[in-house]
Amino acid sequence: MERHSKLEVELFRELGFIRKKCERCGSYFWTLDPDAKYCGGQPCVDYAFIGNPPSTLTNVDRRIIREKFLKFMESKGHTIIKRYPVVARWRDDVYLVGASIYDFQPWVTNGIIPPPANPLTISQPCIRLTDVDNVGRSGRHLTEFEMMAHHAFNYPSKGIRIYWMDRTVELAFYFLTDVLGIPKQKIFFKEDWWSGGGNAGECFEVHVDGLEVATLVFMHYIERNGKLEEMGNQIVDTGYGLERLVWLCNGTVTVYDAVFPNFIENLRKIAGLETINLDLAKKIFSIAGHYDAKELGTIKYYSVLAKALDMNEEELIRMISPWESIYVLADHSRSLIFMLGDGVVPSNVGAGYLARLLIRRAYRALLRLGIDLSLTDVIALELREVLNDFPEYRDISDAILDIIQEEERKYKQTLRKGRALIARRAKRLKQSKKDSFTLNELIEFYDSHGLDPYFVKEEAEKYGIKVIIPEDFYAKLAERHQTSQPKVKKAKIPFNEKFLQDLPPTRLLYYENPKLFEFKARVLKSLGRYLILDATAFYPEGGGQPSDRGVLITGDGEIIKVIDVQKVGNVVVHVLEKEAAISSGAIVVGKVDVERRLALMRSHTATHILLGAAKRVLGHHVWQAGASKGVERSHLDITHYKSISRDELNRIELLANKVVMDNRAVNIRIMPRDKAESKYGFTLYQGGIVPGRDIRVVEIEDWDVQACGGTHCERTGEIGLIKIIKADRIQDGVIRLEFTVGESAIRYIQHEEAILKSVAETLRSPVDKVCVALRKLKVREKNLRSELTRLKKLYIDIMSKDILNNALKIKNYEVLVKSVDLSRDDAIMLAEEIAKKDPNAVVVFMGMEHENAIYLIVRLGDNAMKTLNAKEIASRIANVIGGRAGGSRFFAQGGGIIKIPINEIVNKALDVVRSCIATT
RNA sequence: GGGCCGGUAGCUCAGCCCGGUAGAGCGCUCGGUUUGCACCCGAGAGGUCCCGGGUUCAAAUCCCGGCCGGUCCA
Repeated sequence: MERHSKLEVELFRELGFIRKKCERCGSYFWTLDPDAKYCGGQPCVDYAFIGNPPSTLTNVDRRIIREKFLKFMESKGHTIIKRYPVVARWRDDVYLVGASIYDFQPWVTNGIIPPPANPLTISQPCIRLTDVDNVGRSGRHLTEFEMMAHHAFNYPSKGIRIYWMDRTVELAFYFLTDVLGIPKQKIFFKEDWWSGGGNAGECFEVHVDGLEVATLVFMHYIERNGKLEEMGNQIVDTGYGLERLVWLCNGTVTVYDAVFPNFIENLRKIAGLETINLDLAKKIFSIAGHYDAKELGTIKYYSVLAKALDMNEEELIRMISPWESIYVLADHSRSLIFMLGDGVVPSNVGAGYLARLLIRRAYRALLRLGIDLSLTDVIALELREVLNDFPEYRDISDAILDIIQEEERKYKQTLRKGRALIARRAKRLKQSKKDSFTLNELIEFYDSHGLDPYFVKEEAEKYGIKVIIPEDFYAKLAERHQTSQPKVKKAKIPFNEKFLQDLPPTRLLYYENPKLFEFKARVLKSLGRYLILDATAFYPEGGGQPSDRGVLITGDGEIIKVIDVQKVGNVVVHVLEKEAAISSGAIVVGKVDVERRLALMRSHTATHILLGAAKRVLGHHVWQAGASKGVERSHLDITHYKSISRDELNRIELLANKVVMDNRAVNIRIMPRDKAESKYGFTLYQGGIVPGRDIRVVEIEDWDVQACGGTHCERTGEIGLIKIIKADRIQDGVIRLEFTVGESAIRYIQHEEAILKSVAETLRSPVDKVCVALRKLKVREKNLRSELTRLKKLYIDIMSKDILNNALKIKNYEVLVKSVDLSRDDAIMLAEEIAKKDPNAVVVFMGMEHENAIYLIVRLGDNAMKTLNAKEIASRIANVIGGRAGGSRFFAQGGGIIKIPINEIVNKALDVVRSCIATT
């Protein structure tokens, strides 16, 4: 591996760049400055541009720099490409786009599909949460940024060579000098090595005045088992930090001041803050930039910073904390607008959780700032700015704000509950004479209740409870989380690759004619229950649509059932009911189960229609989050941020059925991926990733367009009927619509109707009056119950008097030992009443618990309990009958398995009572 | 996808560890006090202890399974 071989390009020779070794970090770098000692990047050198920007352009914003960059690259032969969403729906390895190259991974970078243009240039909004703790503190970290790039994809094996290192460095250099007017002496190229996502290559980091403004990566290796292999393709992967360039040109203290000037000024005024003291701010951030708040932890971060600045820590916090909050709000607001705008719905799982995390961080920043605005208001402020450059978010603006409002409400609820919980726990602590929460409790508060330790500390102190937050709190927390192992997906067909080797792709007759249900085909290979044909009309499982079933008829007329069909690569494998030795080359006839397939086609087309209806009723934030089509029942999971109302559900159902009634055409076309994407946008990818150069586009006329490999009806009318059965919230932010179509839908409705009719008959009420009848019945039942209770009390009153009259007087005690024909609960009530009436009562009741068990109750009156012990009496009786008992001094109960007649037990119980009384 | 926490009166929750008569505060109804309201005093109504199974003489409580909600992490 030749990692640090010298990287020299034409431009360096032409202009006389010198290669030097940094005296601090030891990296090699190229510069025009003969006196340069250091590589030109932090931490080896300090920022030199703050208050003194090197560019001839000043007062620039994102739009100006973005346009200048794209126009410059266009003038140098690049095609400008529209940005991709920040949600990486075309990939299953990441949630969010973290770099411009993500747009082209994996199919363009590995050469399977051509890039949309070559070379191309783009400004791609990216989200990275890795440094979220440093946002607002370091002065340079952002969670959302635009990566401007020019990419060239060289595929030497196909004879495609665009440009490589020489041209790349030249483009970077002349953009910085000719377009931004940066003096050439200030530009440093540091040699480095880049690797990620299984690829690697040499790179240049481009530094100006201490700030890294671009990285030029030359990707041409594949990392496999720790070794580097040439991948054949050579990909120029550049990244220019738009925000960094805006910062550089403006020379403000932080990047935030450069890119969010209006937002920051607005919030500053609302918070009533003085404008920041520039000299001090410069000092603070030039030092803060060196520290990593994430690694230090918040507490230590401030004390280290205060020491370095020679300032009082509290004063420092008081001064910079509001600014931190404003910066965090600026950054997080923008991130959230992009995430929500591109279809993330907050959730407890997946990308949605990342959005919730940001919302909660932003809300806490807002609380610290202590201004009278809701988070929704704050996001609305930033949204105004974003809309100038990204007008495509106009349609979804209301949904974004609505989502934020809903999340804000939820978080407030969490905090409100948290406060109450902390108060209760604090009181309990005080009762047990303790005065601080343990680490375990802090972890529980955070992990189980979403309360960060600083919040707990603040709340607990109101009750005089101390909270000590360990510096490594989050590390300790991480220790407790077990690392979970991702499940490995099992292949449905346990084939080794050899079996399928050298087989040509199966001809897919179901695409050529979706209503071809009988066909002839030649057997290519047969192994046990697995059979491969040269062509098939059997649809293999895929895209949430189960496989077809049916039969194969051999030349001998043998009929073999097909129980499953799977696609492995480009080959369709039929799974037969039993092993069948069919020789290669034989001709068989395949018959697809028509009813089943038609039902699945209806379900599949209905899924697309429902999604379109849900979007129209609920809003543009709705995406498909999964789907499964069945013969009887199907479901469609959609993203939505609150529970769905009955009315909304009805509207979706009605709208969907109107589309069915319209009998719209379902058009299916194979299109080049890039053409389809630019025509229909990324809403194509509802069902997730669809690999390949060409994609199959299923369009329901003026309603819905998706990339989809399933079989569909030719017209929507074939569906007949779509009936939504229920809507379940399967996780936060995802709602599952269960539905049934066609014949099954009719049967479902008939079934429901039958149930209703039978209920009506049972109630002896007309169908439309069942609710009234039922309500009446419930009222009557309730009245009867209270009547029963009243009568019971009356009965107990009478019984108690009667029983007391027959009491056995021993010493001062009124002894009542009886077997009763009452339930345990009623016997207790009766005993209770007797004890109330006569303080000298000693009540012992026995009754049948169930078939062979008896219960036992001992209740003492107020006087009797002074000298006798109910628990003791009960225990001794229980002992006699071989059971156990427990309770208090005046009330005890127990029981056992019956072994002797109950009369004898009563006699023995009386003996026990006598002997207990004897000892008093 | 995994971990943790929770589900008891209309609401907020206690009781669960250690099985033995289901509780508190607020709200509600009635009565008293008051010019009236709030407060206050007294009385009362209100429960599928989430569901199912198991252990036990006995389960809100212990065990297993499920459903629902919350939360943290990938």
